[in-house]
Amino acid sequence: MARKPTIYDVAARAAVSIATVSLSFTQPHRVRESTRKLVMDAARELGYLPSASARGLARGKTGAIGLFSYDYFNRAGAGAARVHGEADALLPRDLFSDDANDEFRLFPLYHDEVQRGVEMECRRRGFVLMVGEGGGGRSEADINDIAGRVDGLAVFPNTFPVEVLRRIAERIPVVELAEPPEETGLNRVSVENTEGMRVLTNHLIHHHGHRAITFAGPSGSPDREQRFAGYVQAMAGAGLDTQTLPAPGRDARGTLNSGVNLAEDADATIQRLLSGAALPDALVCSVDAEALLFLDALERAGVDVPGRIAVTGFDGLAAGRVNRPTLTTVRQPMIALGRAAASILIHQIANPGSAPVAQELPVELVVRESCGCC
Amino acid sequence: MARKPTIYDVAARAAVSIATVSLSFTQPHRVRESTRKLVMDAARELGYLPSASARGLARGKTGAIGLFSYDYFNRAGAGAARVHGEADALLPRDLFSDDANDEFRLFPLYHDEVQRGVEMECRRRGFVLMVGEGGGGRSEADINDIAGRVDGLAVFPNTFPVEVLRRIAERIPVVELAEPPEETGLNRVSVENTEGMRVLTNHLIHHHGHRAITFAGPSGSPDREQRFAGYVQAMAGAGLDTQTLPAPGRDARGTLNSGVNLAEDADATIQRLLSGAALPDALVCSVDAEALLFLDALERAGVDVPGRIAVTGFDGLAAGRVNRPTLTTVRQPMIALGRAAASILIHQIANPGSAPVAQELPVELVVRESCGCC
DNA sequence: GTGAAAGCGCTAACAA
DNA sequence: TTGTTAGCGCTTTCAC
Repeated sequence: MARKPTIYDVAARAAVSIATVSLSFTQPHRVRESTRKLVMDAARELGYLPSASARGLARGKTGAIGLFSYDYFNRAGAGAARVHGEADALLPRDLFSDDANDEFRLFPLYHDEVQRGVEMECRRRGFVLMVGEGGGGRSEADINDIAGRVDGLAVFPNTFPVEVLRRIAERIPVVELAEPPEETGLNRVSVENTEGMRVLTNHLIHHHGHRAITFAGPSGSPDREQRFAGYVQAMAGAGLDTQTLPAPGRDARGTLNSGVNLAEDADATIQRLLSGAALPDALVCSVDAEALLFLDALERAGVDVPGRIAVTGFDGLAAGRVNRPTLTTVRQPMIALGRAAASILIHQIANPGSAPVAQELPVELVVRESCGCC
Repeated sequence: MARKPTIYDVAARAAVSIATVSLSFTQPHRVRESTRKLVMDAARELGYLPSASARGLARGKTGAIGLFSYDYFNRAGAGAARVHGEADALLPRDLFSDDANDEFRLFPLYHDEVQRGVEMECRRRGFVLMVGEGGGGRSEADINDIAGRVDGLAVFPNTFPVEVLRRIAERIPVVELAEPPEETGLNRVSVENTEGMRVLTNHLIHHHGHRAITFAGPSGSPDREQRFAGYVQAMAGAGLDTQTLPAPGRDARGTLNSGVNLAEDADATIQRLLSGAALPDALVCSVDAEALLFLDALERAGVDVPGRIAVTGFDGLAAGRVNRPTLTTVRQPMIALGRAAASILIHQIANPGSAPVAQELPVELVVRESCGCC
């Protein structure tokens, strides 16, 4: 690995100026065919790669977009110790510990899908993607580090306070993912959470005739609260009482309770439910991953789904399709969400100063086994 | 969004030199408490973020690591048209088309897990991650673009020919993921594919007494071929004949057949199997995702698993755990794989010129329902 | 403990 | 069509 060849080395070897080398790469048509070939050959022989840093400095933009998400590993309490553990060794006994918490691994799926959408759009538009995670104990420097490297930044909820984002938004466009489309001065993309949950709840009420419908996980994020609102609307519309349950791993206020075993917590909740007066007709969960946990817990408890109780989710994770029973849910266009975010950023990068955008994408009711259909 | 404040603006506001500003950020202890506070306040008031480009240029490194994967979307034929479609509109009717191919969505899980491992390690060691995808029709410029932005590059298989990677490796450390640990001059991390599949096959032979065991998806990637080798070894050891089947969406030579519906293809394969003389005792698949597809196809065909035929996978995807029947598989430490790759890169970035590393991680047999255990 | 000044590798006027 | 040259914003000696 010798010294990295620079534009000067290429220029020297091709016996042209550095400007010509630069042009050959950035605007090939502006340089004569023969000299361009000369340059390209020299570059190839030298193994020249343009330095993105130098390019970025000179151009004033990096050509990269950032995607910042919260640190689900730390937050869920899994692997947190190891993350700050010793530096180098990868001990054999550690190998599977990250993989072990299977229930937990269902959660990142949402992020992955959204990220894929961002990736798709970036690629289509000639940007690269830089990913980072933080929040939950990390300092502002983490997000600033990423912010300093990109031309635009997309941020998942629950990462940093809006003031921090707003400060960044003074320099580069920022879009918040999955936040309600309110006027905060920041770009936002979200999905029709309220509407979706209303439709789902109405399906349970009117198609299945359920009356006692309990909602799990009403708080902890804007998504959850919007969905809860949709549930409340539907119940109110039918003159029914609402009932809530905390989500696995969270307390009644929605705060994540790091360190608890999600499956055990779901078991405990189900036991509490079973020891009550009567099982509700349906359990409406604010996210698929939690619905899947409850489904498992119900199976362990010997409760038939949807026979004795219906269970529904929200998200449309692939896992809900392979689960038995298959999960009735509301599918949100996760990839489209990511693409929309990237698209907004790229637009604003090209048109600085344009007004903040708030986009809300539609959702889709997916009726499967767990509600009693099919 | 005014002009981005630079180090000069901060220096001016704090009435110090730019050197002091720089020091305050990079080596706070080297500057007097009071002046540092002065600087930090000025920076905060101005909303100053150091430019990564300038920093990278001055330091000669970017502090970023790249992860390059192939374009699974294009390859699988899903969404390919849209990727090159019109630029801006995100039409309503398009919203769910990316999400629609659910079977397909099981595949990326492997990537996501590995990426998570890379992320974890990067974060722990103070690097950021840049992701890119390419291969399959993309030009060398794509990977070079990423390579020019990072200090080290991890690459998934089937992306670019080894010559391309080797050229990049002359400038920055490169590690190939999931390639056999042969001597190619490049760093490599992989898992014990052969060993793992041998153990799994032996479990079917000796624990379950199966004799007619068919292997699905023997070729198409080094991983597959190593796993097939393990199967062959176990069968030979027991004096049994081998039998193969193409994987869904692939031809007999393992080449991906873009555009075919994976579920339909699995159905067709199962029908062919059913119309044969006798169903094999077991179907050993080279990856979980395909085992899940076959499981679905078998259910649609009314064939009981594991009653009439056992099915196994390889990878340890979360999806295999929620599937019914749950999937017997070999779990590979995907997160550890990613971490190991990042770890190697970071080590070589700090110690340029160190000899290439070939690391092979152990796997773990996971016995569940689909083989007849439990 | 702080400042002055020389680059880092590239782009983009502007000249030629 | 090609070359000259001035930055881009930061780090890093080397003086002070």
